[in-house]
This record gives sequence, structure tokens and C-alpha cells, in this order.
Amino acid sequence: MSTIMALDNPTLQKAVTTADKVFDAMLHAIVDGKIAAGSKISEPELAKQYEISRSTLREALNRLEKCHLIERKANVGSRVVDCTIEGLLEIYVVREALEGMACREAANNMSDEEIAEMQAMLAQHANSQALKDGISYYQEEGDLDFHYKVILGSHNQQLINILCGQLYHLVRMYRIQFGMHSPRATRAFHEHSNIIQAICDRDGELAEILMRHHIAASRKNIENKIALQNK
Amino acid sequence: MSTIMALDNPTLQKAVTTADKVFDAMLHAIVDGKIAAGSKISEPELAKQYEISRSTLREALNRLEKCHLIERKANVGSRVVDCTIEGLLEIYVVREALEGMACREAANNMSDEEIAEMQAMLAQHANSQALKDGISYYQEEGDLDFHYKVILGSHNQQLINILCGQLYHLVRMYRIQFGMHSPRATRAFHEHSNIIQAICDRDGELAEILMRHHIAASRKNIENKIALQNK
DNA sequence: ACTGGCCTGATTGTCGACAATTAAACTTTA
DNA sequence: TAAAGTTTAATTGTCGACAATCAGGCCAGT
Repeated sequence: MSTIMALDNPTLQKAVTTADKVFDAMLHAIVDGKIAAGSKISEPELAKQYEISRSTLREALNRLEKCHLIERKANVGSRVVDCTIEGLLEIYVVREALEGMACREAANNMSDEEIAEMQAMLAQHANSQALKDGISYYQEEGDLDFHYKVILGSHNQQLINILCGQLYHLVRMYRIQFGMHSPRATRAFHEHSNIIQAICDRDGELAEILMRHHIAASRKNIENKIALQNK
Repeated sequence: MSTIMALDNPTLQKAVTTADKVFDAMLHAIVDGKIAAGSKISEPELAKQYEISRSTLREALNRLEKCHLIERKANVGSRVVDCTIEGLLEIYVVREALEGMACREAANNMSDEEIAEMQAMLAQHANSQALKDGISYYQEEGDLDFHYKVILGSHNQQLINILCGQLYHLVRMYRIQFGMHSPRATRAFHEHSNIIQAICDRDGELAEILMRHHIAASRKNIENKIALQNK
């Protein structure tokens, strides 16, 4: 059995109602691109596909809209958001601001147990990284794990809701659909390590700066790639 | 006729469907405290009150939930969020991060026309402030106007959605229900003036720092008041 | 008297049908 | 032929009724 758990948003509460289950299913389908980005959503069709009523489907659609995964226009219908370069860069800007602040707050508010837990996670990632001699695992799953932990560590419910409840679904969607597994793995790992150290030292100011640089570096990496593609 | 327009969120699109109208009505009712913070929402009762079906009401409730004005638990029901000191401080933290970044982006992305417009607005506020010899108007309406303009000036749709579409409803709710008309008016006015200058100079870094200080000062002002009350 | 389980009333979740609006196909006219 | 207007099919918004779930009161047992 692998130690790599299925990565899922830690704020996703277990589905109890059928609308919840359909929401979960559609969430994964959209993030994974099985429902194409930018495509129009037909309520009757999807209701038949999931074998539910239109009312129930609309309930699920409302939650997807809350995550900014679909957009609705009155009397016209719903579309899956489309993945554009501009949209991706906008998200990075928001992440830089919010996760930077989350990191500062985490340095102030995390319990010693939480910090220890995060250090243990990093150590485990280090092993996995060495063993698998690489890149892809850490970049895909470990990175998200780390960022989730910091966000939750802020103990700020507003920050947690916005980042985990909304923005990170989009982040995962972009990662998968743009196939983002950049060769920043070992560098990102060291950046994570330094951030944890700052949190451990309870140095909120430095922690924020490091996190902002960490995210800005990712953004610049994307920008460079794009510039190269359009050379 | 007054030059003071009814202040409303600039991202609120005109209500076309009846669910939209009910959403608008409930939005104002909750923000103004006519529907008490923390109170439970009875779907049958409200549906009768607004003379609509429960389905339509639930559609409106979903949008209120998107704005974080109500919270739903499966098979239990909806409650209006309650206004706590902790919640208020959490919002200030998020605002400091997001509006700081919005201000940086505004310095980079605003058109010259937009900047001129904002300067004109500030001049008008200066007049109103001098004429009315005070405090309350500027603090209540002008302050929000200014912050909206900066946020929109970022030209970042994610930032605009999160701040204008969600967070600022809560901000207004807290302002009204906590009766926040602090004596920071003239000081805040000068801070706004300096921020606009930085934007005009296209100095994003300084603009962000000034905005963060501006918001942090408001937060500390609240914290001091609270500390005094609990003396 | 107190705790535990059952039962009842009410609330929420889900369904299928109807009304209102939109987008497209077709016809008509300059 | 092209453009405008009209009709039609399909989609969305709204409604009322039914099924599932939860909260509180009642009763029984220790």
C-alpha cells in the first residue's frame, strides 16, 4: 500500500445528500477535464446522465459556481470556465497575496504540534523525492499538501474558505489541464524547507516574504515558458 | 438633488429573475440587520413572506451563501452568519492582503483616465468633507467608494470577484451592525490621498505598502476600542 | 427521579410538470 | 441575394407535492 494518499481538498466535507455526491463527481470531472473547459452545460442532459432531477442538478451547479468552476447567465445557461493564460496569472497574483498572509498568520497561530506535523510531512516528502529520484510526485501532490497545511495553519476561517474552498479547485484544474509539472521540484523543496523554518522561528514577516517569493517564482516560471512558446 | 449617490456594490448586476430580486432584498435586509445576525432562516416562512415558491427562495439562499452571508448545514437549515469580533479581525487580515495586492496591481494596470477619475472623486470627497465639517459621510460612503475604485483598478477579475462579490458585503454588514464610524476621517482622507499619489506615480510597491498600512491602521483602531471596552 | 428509546411534528431534500425566455430555423420582402 | 421579421423548438426559471431527515416531547424502564 502506498503512502501516497489520494490528495483531496482538506475542507471537502463528506457528501451526505445526493446533490453533494453529484457535486463531487462533477467537481472531479471538471478539474480532470472530462467535462471540457469552456463547454456549455446542458441541464436536461446532465440530469439524465446522473439519473437525478433537474432541481438536484441545479443544486450541484450552484456549488460549482461557488467554486468559480462554472459561470451562469440568467435565462441562458451555465458554462465551464475556460483556462486562459491571463486567468492563470491572475490566480497566481491572488495566491501570492493570500498565501503570503496565510503564512504570516501561520507563523503566529500554528500550534507546536501542527508545526511538528508539518516538519514530519516535509521529511517524508524528502524521502519520497529521493526514492523516486524525482520530480513528478513531489511537484504534484506534495506541493499541494504543503500549501494546504500552511493555509490551515493560519487558523483564519476566511482565508481557509477562500483558498481551500474556492481557489484551489481552480489551481488543480489549471495544473492538470495545462500539464504543469515543472522542473522546479528540488528548488521548490528547499523553498518549502525555508518557509517551515521561518514558521518554526515564529518569524511571520520573513515567512510571508518567503512564501510570496515562492509563489512569485512559480508565476515567473510560467511566464517564461509562455514567452518561449510564443518566441 | 444630492451628489451623494446611493452606495452600492459596483459588481451587482441588475436583477432580472425573481430569485435575483429576492436575493437583493434579502441581501440588504441582512446587511442592515433587519434579518438578525445569527438567526435561523425558515424556508417556508420566508417563501410566504416574499410570496414565492420555496425553490425560488432556495435559489436566492444559494447566492447569499456565495457571499458568505448565510451558512447551510445539510438536513438542518440555514443561519445568518453572526458578527463576532474574531470574524471582523479575520476580514481585516484578508483585506490587508488582497487590497494591498489590488493596489499594487492598480498602480500597474489602471488607465490614465481611471486615475484621473479617482483623483476627481477624492477632490469631491474633500469638498463634501469640508462642507459637512465632518466625519460621518466621508467615513461611510466615500471610504467604500475609494476602495471599490482601487479594487476595480487592479483589472484582476479574481480579485474583483472575491473582494466586491463576497467580502465587501460582509464588510458593510459589520460596519452597520457594529456602528463603525470612527474618528479617523481626516486621517483616512490623507492616507487615501497618498495612496492615489503612489498609483499616479506607478509605484506599485509603495502603493501596496500604503494600502496595507491604511487597512492595518483601521484594524488596530478596532482592536484598541475593543480592548478599552473590556478594560 | 433520571436516562434511554420511541413517536410525532416540522423542516429540508428531491421530484416531475408548467410557464417564461431565448436561440435558431424558416419565411417573406426589398 | 441579403436582411428583417416570424415561428418554432429547446432551454431555463418557477411552482406545488412527495419523500427523507431531524428536533423535541412523551413514555417506559431501571
